[in-house]
Amino acid sequence: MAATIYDIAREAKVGIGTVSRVLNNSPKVTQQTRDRVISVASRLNYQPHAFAQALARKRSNTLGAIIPFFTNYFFIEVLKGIQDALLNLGYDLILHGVNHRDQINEYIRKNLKKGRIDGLLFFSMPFPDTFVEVIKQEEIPVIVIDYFHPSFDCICVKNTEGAMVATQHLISLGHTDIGMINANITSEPAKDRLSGFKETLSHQNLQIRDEIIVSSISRKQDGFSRDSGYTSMKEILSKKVKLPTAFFVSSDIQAIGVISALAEEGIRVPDDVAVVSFDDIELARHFELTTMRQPMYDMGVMAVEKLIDRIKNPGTPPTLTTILPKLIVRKSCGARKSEHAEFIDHNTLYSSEIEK
Amino acid sequence: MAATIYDIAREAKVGIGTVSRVLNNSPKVTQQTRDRVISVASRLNYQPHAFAQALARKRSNTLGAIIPFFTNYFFIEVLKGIQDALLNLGYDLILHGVNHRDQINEYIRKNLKKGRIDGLLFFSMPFPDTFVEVIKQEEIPVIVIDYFHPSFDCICVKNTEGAMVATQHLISLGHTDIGMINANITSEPAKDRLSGFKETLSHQNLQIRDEIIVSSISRKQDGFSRDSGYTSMKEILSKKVKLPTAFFVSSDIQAIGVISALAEEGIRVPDDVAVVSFDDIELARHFELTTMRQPMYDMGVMAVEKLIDRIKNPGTPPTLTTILPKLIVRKSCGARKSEHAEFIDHNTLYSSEIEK
DNA sequence: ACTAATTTTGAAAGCCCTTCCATAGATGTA
DNA sequence: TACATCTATGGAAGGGCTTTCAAAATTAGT
Repeated sequence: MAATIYDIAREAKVGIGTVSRVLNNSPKVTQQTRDRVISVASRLNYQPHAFAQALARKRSNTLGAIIPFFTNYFFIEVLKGIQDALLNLGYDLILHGVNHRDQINEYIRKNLKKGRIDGLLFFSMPFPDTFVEVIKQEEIPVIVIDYFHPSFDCICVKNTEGAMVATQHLISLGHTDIGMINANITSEPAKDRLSGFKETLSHQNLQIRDEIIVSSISRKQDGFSRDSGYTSMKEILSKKVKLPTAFFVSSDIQAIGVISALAEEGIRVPDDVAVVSFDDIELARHFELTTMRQPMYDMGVMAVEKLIDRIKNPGTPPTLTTILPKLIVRKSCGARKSEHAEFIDHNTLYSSEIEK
Repeated sequence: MAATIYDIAREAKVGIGTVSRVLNNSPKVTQQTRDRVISVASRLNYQPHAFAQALARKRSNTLGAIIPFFTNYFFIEVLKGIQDALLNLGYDLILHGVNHRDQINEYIRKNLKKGRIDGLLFFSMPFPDTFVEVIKQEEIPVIVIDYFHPSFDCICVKNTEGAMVATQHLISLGHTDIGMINANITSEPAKDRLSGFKETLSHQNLQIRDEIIVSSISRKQDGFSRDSGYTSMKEILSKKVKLPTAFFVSSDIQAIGVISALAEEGIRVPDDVAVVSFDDIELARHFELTTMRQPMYDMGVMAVEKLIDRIKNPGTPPTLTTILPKLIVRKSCGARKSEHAEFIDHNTLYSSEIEK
């Protein structure tokens, strides 16, 4: 039914090789022949058969992405960036949303063999070591985003440093008693944010009160959710311990839950408790959250660019791109009361920068 | 590098046909041969080449999805449903996120030819009539979700009826002066929700005040966004007209913007103004929004199931599955003050039902 | 005008599978 | 034992493309 190059060749009275060359913009075709082929092709409404091309070319113009789906808002933004970047490049994206960690292996295995996908984007999860060897053998380009792995190109957010900036910001506002609401500690970003938080406190000789530091413990989810924030805060409240004057929360969406739990006890943010969180999702603006912005959309774009780059230049040693999240000061930290949110770049440390 | 069936055949001392049969679970192979082939295959770490399979089988075990990406929250949920449904079926998903309407045609054209994808999920946008003929000729199964097209299987939310239920709910709470904040009127759901709203008012002999009915007018976006809700409400407030006692808002995310705009003028929800919206995204619970729930996740699952069904049974006439959204009563409508949200099924009309 | 160098062209080979068809082998029947 | 019937198996064909290679056509050179 669908037209093939053979149909075009017949109608245009040329060989299939010539048709192929025209369609692939090979220079060695006369303008005359080219025009004839093109006109026949468009008359027949020809579309190349992607799979046949992939088979013959040994590459598919398709990228794979393995993304944890359970962490909504962050990935949507990243995905947008990926999509936009891909659009201009003519690559397709096969999306593998991971709900349970067990699925990772299966997806990787699926994507493994050369020719199937030209490259893999791997997000926010520990890359299974079992596959590192095979990936290298098969020479499949991989970019790991939001996680570090020494064997691959990585795009990492400086979570520890981000947490430090956030905590330091609270301290500089005069807070000396600060708690933290964290996501699931099995997640690397959560781990790093916690350590950045603690380190800053000890560095400033402030007390670390474990009873006001709570990590999510859900097994199925990574804890970057409103419910997780809400529950964690409730847990602290139920302990009846002395509340700190400020909380560092490991994500905006959790902060929304935290604020909600506090509100139910009549505790206002920022009047009674200051809050600084992480991510800067769209809603953060609405909630006037002071937060550490991760350039999510840009990370998506960057990931694609890096992957394409890696596809074109295999063999060079893996690179690490780190992104320092940027402090966005709004009202939840109590630093400003004005209606409209603004950035305050206290100094260079606070500004986002990309290191190669 | 990667092992092929020829490698397996050689090592197992059988023909390629037999290898293929084993791998495809054809019954006509001795257990003995089967075991031998399987053991060699797993020793060589064999993975079938998806594209070669697709080429030979004339189907790809891949589905395409064309989704407007600009409308976040709704589609994330739907996507989750799709992913989960797909996982068990062994299909891959190629995702095409549409940012501008112009991209639709390109994506469809890409997906068009038989063999490339086994079926197409098309979301929430008018299906371009230019392609209807070709799709039929090529016999590509298509499911249209959240939009109606007579030529394809459709899964539609009863927007008009949903709006009626929402409006009726406000009326039954005693409101007689009701406004509406709508998304972009170029979107079909927005159109339908508006007409359901108006119809209910006239049916109840209530006044329709055009100055308190605002639709988003952004050209680039569909208006289902927080900003859109915020701006629309601001617009009404700036007109200095008499505010109604209640608003029907065409989506939760807009409602959040609406509430925000109202709050800036010291107008409280639901105390001063009642709000009922549409969707029931995750955040609706947090905001205590009374809303018309669309079973987004289920719609994703359903879409996949319907598509698979259509792939297996081509030729049968297109079906229409309609979903009546369900009223979820929380606090924003002023009907209840309690802490915890609950459903109230006033009567059967209010409950979600699926008609075939 | 005739040969050499160059460019353009046609068609075969190959990518990795599935499927069909013919053959070899096994089983059953008289 | 001989013959028909079935079943398991090997391998060719085919799917639609790219790419290579050799042949044909063109251009240049003398």
